[in-house]
Amino acid sequence: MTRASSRRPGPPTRTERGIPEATVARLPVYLRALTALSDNGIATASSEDLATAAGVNSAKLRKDLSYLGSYGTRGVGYDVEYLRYQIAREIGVTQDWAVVIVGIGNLGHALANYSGFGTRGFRIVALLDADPKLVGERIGDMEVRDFAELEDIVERDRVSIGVITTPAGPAQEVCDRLVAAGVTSILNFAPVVLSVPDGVDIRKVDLSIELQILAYHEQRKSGEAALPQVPELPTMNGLAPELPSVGGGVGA
Amino acid sequence: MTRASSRRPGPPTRTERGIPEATVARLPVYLRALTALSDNGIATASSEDLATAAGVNSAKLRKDLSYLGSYGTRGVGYDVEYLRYQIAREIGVTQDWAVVIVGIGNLGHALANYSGFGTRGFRIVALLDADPKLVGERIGDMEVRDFAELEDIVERDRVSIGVITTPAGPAQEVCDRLVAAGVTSILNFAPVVLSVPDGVDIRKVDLSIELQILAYHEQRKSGEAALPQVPELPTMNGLAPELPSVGGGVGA
DNA sequence: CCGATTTTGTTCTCACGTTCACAAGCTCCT
DNA sequence: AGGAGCTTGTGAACGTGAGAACAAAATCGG
Repeated sequence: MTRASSRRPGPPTRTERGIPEATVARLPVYLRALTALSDNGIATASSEDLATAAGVNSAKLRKDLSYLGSYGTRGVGYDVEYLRYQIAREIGVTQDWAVVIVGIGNLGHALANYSGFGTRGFRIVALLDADPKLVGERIGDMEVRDFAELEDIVERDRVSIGVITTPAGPAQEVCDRLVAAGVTSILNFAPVVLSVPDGVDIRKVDLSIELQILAYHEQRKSGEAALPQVPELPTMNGLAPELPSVGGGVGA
Repeated sequence: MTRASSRRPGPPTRTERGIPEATVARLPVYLRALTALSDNGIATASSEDLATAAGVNSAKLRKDLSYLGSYGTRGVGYDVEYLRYQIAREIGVTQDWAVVIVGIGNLGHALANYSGFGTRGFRIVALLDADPKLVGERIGDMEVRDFAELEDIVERDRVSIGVITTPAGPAQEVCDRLVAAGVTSILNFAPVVLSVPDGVDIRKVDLSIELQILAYHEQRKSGEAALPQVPELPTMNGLAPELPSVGGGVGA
């Protein structure tokens, strides 16, 4: 997304180990589908089977896999275990990534407890919060530590991924501290746009945005012709005699 | 995403009230940026200002806004309140949407407490869980109710949006019940691909997928030339002498 | 009133992503 | 061995999205 890219504009040089971003975003889905098939004792699957399990169409799946190499067998399909390992390796979840979670409110709590998080490949090494009242609390087998310890922890445990679950207010500051400490990938749950220097990847998960996108489509469905018909305010300046107050969701 | 679309393939008919999906996904971001500007007492903003606040470039922002109509003033910029209202109306958050949350585990708890959820426009009308041990528990000013009451609640409160925060296992069944009850938009936090009939929109939020995408880029950065170099397993069948076990994250 | 300045709305071009369609390649049966 | 039947991998067509660039419209100063 916010990949700091130095993409060569010129020729159709596609060979440079470049997997399209859209494909990267689907690889984890394929990985999960393969794991499910494997758990069901299925050893071989066609692109059609896999595509169904992953919720995409088979042409797209085949093209996606073709970026990784030629791991299938024509006339047969894909060996589930083999492909699973290749995708896992490509994504990088064959090694362990150390993760810190900053901001142990409701959401931070939930993530700390979330076992599915412990999908092998990721290891939560610290839960941090600046609030002294929270520091020391035990969650599962971990203890909340002071945010001030961030730098030590990042260095000692080679942390490369940070998860921000603070309110919107402190999020940018937390982000800056993470980056300064050496974290180069950030997953942000706070409802703000964070700015980071080149070389740092950032992804955002935003509940209220997702809901609003659903609302948009929902409105289309129910309304269709019955849209509340533009209350077309005549002039632009000095408008708003009782504009319904509508928050954008910045509130922490 | 999984929009059941009856898009006319033929001519360049663009006028049919069709806002590109990519634009729809950004409107909530603009809405939030406008709200922030408004809270800071800023009455007018140029596309440049807005773009900065929203984390996009100004050309894209202007093009996005142009799909809604001509709400700016050349040489001046946009009236913050006016534009905010227009976007809110377009998205549909000027009206109230009733929401149910199904699955009151860690994440469900967190969402139930999440005040930023109460971004005007969305109203949680029920917290549901099938576990009798949870039913009756109070969370904030709400009480967890039995999943069996779903149909009644959906009908009585005109619920159109459902949030699934169950483990992967029961998610599809919960989804089917929601759809059968009349819910036409679903936000899914369970790590599975849900299938829904045409006409139902579904969006997915998946922590472990986001982490894996970050891991992929992270691997590129640190490794670059030092990639663990393909352990190219010689044949395909009968491979796997000790393949590192790598979960895809289906585990509930 | 006119020209300079600002900023929008839009057009054009290019890059990216998706889907189709089919040749290449593998297995199995006769 | 040879042909029938599948299924992959990919080339080509199509559609969507992004960004540069500019004409059109508004304000402001003289």
